Amino acid sequence: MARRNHRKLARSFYSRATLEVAPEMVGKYIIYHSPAGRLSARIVEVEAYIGQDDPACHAAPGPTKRNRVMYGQPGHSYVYLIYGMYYCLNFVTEKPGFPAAVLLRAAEPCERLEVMRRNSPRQKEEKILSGPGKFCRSFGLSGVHNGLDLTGSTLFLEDRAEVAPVIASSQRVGIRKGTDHHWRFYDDNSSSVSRR
DNA sequence: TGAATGATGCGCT
DNA sequence: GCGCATCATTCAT
Repeated sequence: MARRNHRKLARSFYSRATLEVAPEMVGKYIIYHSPAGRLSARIVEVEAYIGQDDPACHAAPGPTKRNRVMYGQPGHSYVYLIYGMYYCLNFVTEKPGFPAAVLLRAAEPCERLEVMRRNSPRQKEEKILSGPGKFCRSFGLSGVHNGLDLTGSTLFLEDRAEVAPVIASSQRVGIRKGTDHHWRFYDDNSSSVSRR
């Protein structure tokens, strides 16, 4: 059972401007009720992808089969395959019809580290969720988790009413276009951030 | 410690 | 065909 100060984030959290939501996600907890048990982690790094005018956003070409959940209700998961072998997990933001999302890039493991280790045997604890592909592999997330409602009980975020971390920002990682925006947000005190 | 590179599948032009 | 919101390995300093 969740403790009283562990509050699941409601749809109203996601249904806002992405540049408000993204930095607030750092320091929140992600919970996944997997077939192997309840996994959780503290988010330390995210990136915002905002609308058709953001050239790095998957919605830049307009609506397609792949990006369609970004156009739907906020508070859903957007999971896609990248480089033929890694999955990336995003959280859909803004109002329905406006395509935007926050990419989860890194986290610190909390519950069920042994399950994560089974999925990523060579990783040290502080690096096992350090990178968007590594996070999904260690958590056991893949394309079947695309479009999940984050107000449900399988996959969701929690506010644990801790002291908010100091947030740093930078250019987004691994993109060719849209590098003028500093839409990556991370906890500067965490050793689980993917890049310095 | 850092740069280069191969693995690998799919959406889009 | 091309180009990825990546990662692990290899080889160089």
